[in-house]
Amino acid sequence: MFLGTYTNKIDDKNRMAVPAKFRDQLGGKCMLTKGFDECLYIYTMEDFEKMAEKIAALPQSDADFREFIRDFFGNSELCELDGQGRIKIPQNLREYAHITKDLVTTGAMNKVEIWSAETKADFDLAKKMKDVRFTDKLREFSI
Amino acid sequence: MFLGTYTNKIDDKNRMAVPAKFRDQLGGKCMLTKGFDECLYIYTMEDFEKMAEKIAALPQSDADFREFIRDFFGNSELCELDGQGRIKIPQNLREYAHITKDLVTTGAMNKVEIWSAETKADFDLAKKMKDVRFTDKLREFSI
DNA sequence: GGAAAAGTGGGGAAAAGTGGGGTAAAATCA
DNA sequence: TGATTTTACCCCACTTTTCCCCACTTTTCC
Repeated sequence: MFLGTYTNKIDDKNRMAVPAKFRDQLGGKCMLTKGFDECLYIYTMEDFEKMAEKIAALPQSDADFREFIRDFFGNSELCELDGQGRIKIPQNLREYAHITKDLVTTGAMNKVEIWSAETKADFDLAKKMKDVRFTDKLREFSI
Repeated sequence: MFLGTYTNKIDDKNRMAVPAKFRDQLGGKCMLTKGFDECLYIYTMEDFEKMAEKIAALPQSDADFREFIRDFFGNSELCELDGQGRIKIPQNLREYAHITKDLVTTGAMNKVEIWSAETKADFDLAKKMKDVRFTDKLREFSI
């Protein structure tokens, strides 16, 4: 289970250090994909394959699905962690997530989300505006 | 069952001593999460996992659920107690709960609440103002 | 009052994060 | 095809953070 929030930077060689807490679960490599909400997802190999199977099984007869499938696989990348536990983020994914320098990395159960710090800040601000709905939701699942 | 109220401090290394009365029930580690009302919750591993399972089952296709999942897991942390029975409180959670120095820790049945002393004092003051209405509410629940 | 437990503070080694050099591989272009 | 530039990747080095351990103070309880 991926948990917690971390801040980190991408360097001039487009490398990002995967938070140490996440590395053991990934085991030296991971799948980097385009996420919803203008962020990137890191999946374990195993979870990516599960996801990929589900997506590949969508009906090809539907144009929307065809586009989604194309988009998903076209923006997925197998990343191997280097000696320092870093991955390289390719250009197409950097552009999608508006990644330039400062990042926020956050665990979200079965995946890790990578955000541009600015994008995340904007997103959080927007969330604040509708917090009432959100806390209602939390109440449903609280023990 | 977690009971009682304790005062304690967070040190320069962002460590807080878990009240000794709570340690046995936690068994060396606990889950620290964002709570309601600008405080933090400590859950036992077991209770947290129950919640996590429910939340993880929510559909990712719903934007509100994605936000909720991100907020919940991104603001949860597995904390291991050190030799002195302390846990480290990460930055994101300290900020959320306005934690700087003085804390109030209070047992709340199946969870422990951690408050900034100032926030708790403000909250208690506010509660005083509406205490009459509050007991009216309780009446609905036969308390 | 005294011993044990709890709470608090801090030193120091180890780990994590970050930056950059150098070489090999790949891509580009004439 | 060969020369040049760009990119990738393996290291090394430095800084910052984390965490384990020890020590002292305060509180609790007999």
